[in-house]
Amino acid sequence: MARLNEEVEALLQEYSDLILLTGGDAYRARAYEKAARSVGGYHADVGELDFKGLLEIPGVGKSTAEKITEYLATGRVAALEKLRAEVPPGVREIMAIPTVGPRTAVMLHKELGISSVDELLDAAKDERLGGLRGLGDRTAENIVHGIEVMRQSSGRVLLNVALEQAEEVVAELAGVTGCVRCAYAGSLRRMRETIGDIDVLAAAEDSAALMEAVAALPYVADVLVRGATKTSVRTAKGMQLDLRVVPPEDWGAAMVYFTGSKAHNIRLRSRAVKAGLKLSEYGLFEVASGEKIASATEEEVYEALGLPWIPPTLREDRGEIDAALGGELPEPVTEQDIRGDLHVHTDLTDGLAPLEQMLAAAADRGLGYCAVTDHAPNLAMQRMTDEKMLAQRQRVRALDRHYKGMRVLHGTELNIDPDGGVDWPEDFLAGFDLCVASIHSHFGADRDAQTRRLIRACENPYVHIIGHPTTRLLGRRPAVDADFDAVYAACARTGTALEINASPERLDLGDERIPAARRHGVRFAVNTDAHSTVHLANLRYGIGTAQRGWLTKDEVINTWPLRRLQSFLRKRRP
DNA sequence: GCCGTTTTCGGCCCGACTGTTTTCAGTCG
Repeated sequence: MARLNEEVEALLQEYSDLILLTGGDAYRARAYEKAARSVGGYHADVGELDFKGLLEIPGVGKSTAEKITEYLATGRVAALEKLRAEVPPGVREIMAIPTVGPRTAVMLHKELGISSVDELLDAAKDERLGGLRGLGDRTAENIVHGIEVMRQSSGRVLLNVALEQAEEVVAELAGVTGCVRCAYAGSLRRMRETIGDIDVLAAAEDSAALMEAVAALPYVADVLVRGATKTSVRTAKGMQLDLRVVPPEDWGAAMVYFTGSKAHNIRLRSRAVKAGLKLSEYGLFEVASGEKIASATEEEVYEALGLPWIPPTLREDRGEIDAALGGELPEPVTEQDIRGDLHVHTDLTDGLAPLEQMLAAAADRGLGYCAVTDHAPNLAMQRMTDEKMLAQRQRVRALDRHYKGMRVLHGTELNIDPDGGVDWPEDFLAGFDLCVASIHSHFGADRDAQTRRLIRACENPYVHIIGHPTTRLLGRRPAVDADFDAVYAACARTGTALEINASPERLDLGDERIPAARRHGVRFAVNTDAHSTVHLANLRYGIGTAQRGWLTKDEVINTWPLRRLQSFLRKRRP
C-alpha cells in the first residue's frame, strides 16, 4: 500500500475538493489542501505521531489533526463521508479535467445534471453546452480536448505509483514459504515513465502458495485470472497486477521474457533462430536436439546469444543489441554516481521544509554537494525579494561551513519570461553559485517564439541549467512547442546543461528526447527539484530516465567532482 | 481551517491568462 502519509494526503485533498464542490469556504478548502500537501511531504510517518506530533506538521491544526486521528483509528472520517454523500463521484472527476474547476463542475451538474466525464462528453457532442452562461464554443472545445488528454493517459499510472506498489507486493511475496526469488519485471523494470500494468515474477517449485498469497493481498479488489502459472488481479487503485511463477532454474529466461520490451525480445528471438536456437520464457533451447542450453540467469541467456547482459532500461530496441555486438553498449549512469543535487526548494518559496531540514536530509543521503535553488521574484506567487534571497545566502554560507562532507551552493530557479529574459540584472545574478532557468508560464507561445525564448535563456551567461526543458506534466500538459534541435545546439554552443527533472510527474527531458540532445554534445543535470525532504528520493526516477536516454556518468554534470562542476559553472562569464 | 501576532481576529501566494462579459469570473501556476 502507498505510504500512509500519501493516503492521508489523498483523503485531505478529496475533502478540500468536496468543500469547493459543495460551495464551502474557499479558504477552508485551501487550508485542507495545504495540510494535504504538507502531510504528503512530511518526513515522519503520520501513523507514528501522537496528536501533539500531528499538530507540529505545518498547516495541520486541531481540526485536521482530529480528522487524521479519526482516520487512523477507524479507517474513515465522518465529515468526509457526509460530503461524499452530497457530491456524485463523477463530479469530482470532472473537476480534474484541465480548464474545468469546481465552479464549472458544479454548474454543469446543476444546469444539465451532468455527473460523469462520459455524460459531459455526450453533452459536448450534442452541443448542449452552448446555452450555458459563461460557456461558449471555445470553452466547450477546450473541455473536449482536456478530456482527450486525460483519457490518453488513462489506464496507465505514473512510474512512482506503480513502483511503490510493486515493491510492496514483491516484499510481501518474497516472504511466502517456498518462494525462492521474487522481482518486478515489465515496463516497470525498464523504468518507463508511465506503467500500464505491474508484472511480478516469482520463482518457486510449487506456485500454489504464491497464487494464494497474491489473491489475498489486502489491496486486491478483484481476481481476474487465477491459474497455476499466472494470476491476474486488479488493485483497489485500478491497476492490473500479473504474477507469474516459474521454476527457479528458469528464472533468467523468464526475467528476460517478462521484462521485454516486446521489440527487444523479438530481436533476441530472431537472433536465436539464426543460430538454430529457440528462446522463450522457459529457456534458450537448441532446436535440433530440444536441449535447454541456458535459462537460470539473464547473464547466461544473453551470453548464450553472444551478447553481454543488457541493462533493462536499455531494452527498447533502440539499437542496444547492435551496440552490444559492437562492444559499444554504454555504461549507464547510476544513482551511486550522483554526487549532488542542483535543484532543491525550501520553505522560503514553495518548498515544505526549512533550509536546515532540506540540507540535513541531503547530507543524510550522502550527497557531496547540494544547490539550494528557490524561486525568483517574477514567479509572483512566491513573493521573492532581493532581501530574502540575500538573507538566505548568508544562512547558506554559514551552513556550508557546518557540513563536513557536503558543500552547499546558493542558487535560484529563474523564470524564463516570454522573451527569454530572466529575473534580476546581471550584477545580482553574479552573486549566485548556480542558476537554473525554467519556463513557468506562456506555455502556448508559438514554436518560433518558444524556440527564441529558450535559446536566449541559454545565451545568458548566468544561466547554467535549463530546468524541466519541455515543461510537460505527464498525462496533464503537453510539452511546449519549440524547435528543440535548435535549443540543443544552443545548449552545446553556450555550455548550458539540460535538466533531467526527476519528479515522476515531469521526467523532463524525457528519455525519447535525450538521444537527440546527446548528439549535439549537450551536458545534463539529473535533479530532483525536491519540494520536500521526501522528494530527494525521486532521484531514482531521473536516473531511470537518464539510463533510458543512454546517458553515461561523464555526460551528467552532477556526477562530477565539485571542482570540475565549478569550472563548468564559470561558463563564459565576463 | 490555520496561523501569527500589530495575538483571539483577519488575513490567507498574487498576478496573468482565457474566454466571454464590455468589466469580470474562473482557472492556473
